[in-house]
Amino acid sequence: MKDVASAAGVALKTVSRVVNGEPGVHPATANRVRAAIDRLGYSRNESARVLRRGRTATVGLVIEDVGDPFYAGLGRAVETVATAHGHLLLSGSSSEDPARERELVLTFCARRVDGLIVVPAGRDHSYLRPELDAGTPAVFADRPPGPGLDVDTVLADNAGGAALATRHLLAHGHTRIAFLGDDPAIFTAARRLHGYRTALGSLYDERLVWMGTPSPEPVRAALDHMLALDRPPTALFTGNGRLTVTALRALAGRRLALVGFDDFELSDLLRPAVTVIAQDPARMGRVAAELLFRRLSGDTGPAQNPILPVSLIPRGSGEISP
Amino acid sequence: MKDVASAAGVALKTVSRVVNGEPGVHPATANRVRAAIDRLGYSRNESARVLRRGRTATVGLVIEDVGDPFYAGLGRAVETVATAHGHLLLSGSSSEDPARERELVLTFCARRVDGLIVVPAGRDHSYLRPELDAGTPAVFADRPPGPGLDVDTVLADNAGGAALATRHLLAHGHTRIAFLGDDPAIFTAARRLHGYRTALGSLYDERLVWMGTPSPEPVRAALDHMLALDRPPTALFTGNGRLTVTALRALAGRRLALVGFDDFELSDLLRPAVTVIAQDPARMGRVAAELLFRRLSGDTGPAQNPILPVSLIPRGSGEISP
DNA sequence: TTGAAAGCGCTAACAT
DNA sequence: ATGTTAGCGCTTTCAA
Repeated sequence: MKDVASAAGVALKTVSRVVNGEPGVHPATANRVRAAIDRLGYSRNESARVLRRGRTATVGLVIEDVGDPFYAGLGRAVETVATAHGHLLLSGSSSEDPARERELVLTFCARRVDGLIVVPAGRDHSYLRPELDAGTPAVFADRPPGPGLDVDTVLADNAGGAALATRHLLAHGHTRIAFLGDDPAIFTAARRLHGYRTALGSLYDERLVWMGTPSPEPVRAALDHMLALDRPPTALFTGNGRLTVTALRALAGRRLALVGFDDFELSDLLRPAVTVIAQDPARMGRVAAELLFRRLSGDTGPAQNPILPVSLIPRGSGEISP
Repeated sequence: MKDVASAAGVALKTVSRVVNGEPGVHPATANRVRAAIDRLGYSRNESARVLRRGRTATVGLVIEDVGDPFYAGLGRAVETVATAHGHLLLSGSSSEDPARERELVLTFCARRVDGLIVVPAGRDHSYLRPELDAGTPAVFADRPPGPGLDVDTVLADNAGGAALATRHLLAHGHTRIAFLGDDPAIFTAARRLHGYRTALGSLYDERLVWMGTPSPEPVRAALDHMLALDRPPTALFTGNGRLTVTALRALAGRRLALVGFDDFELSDLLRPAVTVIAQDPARMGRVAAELLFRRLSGDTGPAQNPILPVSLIPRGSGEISP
């Protein structure tokens, strides 16, 4: 900037004015400055600008896995909103590891992101307290923060969706409905179990419930075990997209009614096509980002906690009779 | 940092030493400083550090769409390598728009990223020249840069993979093999057409080739048109994952042999299961990131241009006879 | 309309 | 082992 100034024969501040489009610069002067900028290939050093202004025009996004379709869709929506507000996106994957989540969040804070959007892996977010007090707003998405943190949170209607799926299978005559869910320590998994259990009422049978990490072998074993019971399940409700796919592979042709939580690409091309409870990851990302930017523009109202609706998409697999 | 220094009764520089783990600080002093840091909840301002040191420990990633599975997988691999090198990832989607690509790259440069990984949307990258000369290395992935830019580039063996697919269908007795490809302005699409055409030799018939944006209606129309020909195709080679899926939907049960470029989730669960030419997006991301970090650690050797192999995965759809 | 000076928070270079 | 000083490149404040 100094070089540009001397090349254009003006003071530093005048270059700064031109670069920032501030008013009160004579058009002729401005043109001279712009010419010098082009000639020298100057571009503003954002680091210095950030240091001086205290705002980075950057948003930090911590999700479970940047490569997972659900979170990738969420991230894309966040990016779109951030771009519209002239902000850049710094993103990282927690890999479902609370320590990594914390590290990412604190690294982002050290870089002075203006705000955070977090899909938490852990249940304790007291480490965020100082950052929040220091004025860095955070919005939680998909899962709530740990106790004691009163921040905006966008959740899907997990329990409602699970109940919807379960009632759908009940309505088609099933009374033995199995549930495969993710680790119950994960918020969404626990809520979905809750919805399933509530909808089932007295038909609930814990032998038809398996929860754990969705790798093929345990899922296959659990299914085999359930199908060997005296009164085996005639229907299956899977608690997330990965489990649906894993179960589909493990089932390999066995005729069981199936409803899965989360929609997935090609669900319509399978035979039978798969009935699902669909969430809208893009909407979740958009809502979270909009809440964040509302905070960034000064909103200090009480924390918002929108619950996003989910919908049942009947495609065939969920409409099979016992 | 100043506050920490006076709280601990030491000079600024001593705090700096402790924070950066520099040697030559008395353990007792260091402990006093650390106590002050904890008490005051101090965390280093990275913006200031960046300004002073000139390195941001940040890598910029420009891809077509953060939400696309192929690029999301590539991005995840880049993130892993960047994290291993203590770097953060700034990422953005170009949406196949050259202007947006340029804007993102230049924004990243203004933020002084240490290096760039770019999946280019445009064919002209002269705008990168000044940045490269200024010492910001760039690695291109999936597609090469425009003319005049001699930078590291990681590509897949597009032509080879297309030829492999075509020969596979020929070997199964097909002589009428159609090709659906992306817009030929896209590098990978052009290379795949080339491989297909080469493998087909004198059997090539331009009436069996359609290239364009893979939205459902045009693809359906093109297929209908081809199937109404005197000598209709008995096999189909689709030039990317989205086209494979689109074609599958348009085909809806018609018995045509099919090989698709790009593997996709659930390809094994369709009936027939889909034979594909598989790329490895994670490997592409990893190789690109490793090339970048080699440059960042001072390698000034000639530009590298690795071609990643692809492989044919026979699953059924490609082994159907005419 | 333009400019001079101070300083954002840190680290490098050079004392002590 | 610890401290002092200068300055990274910009914006803010105040003055001309």
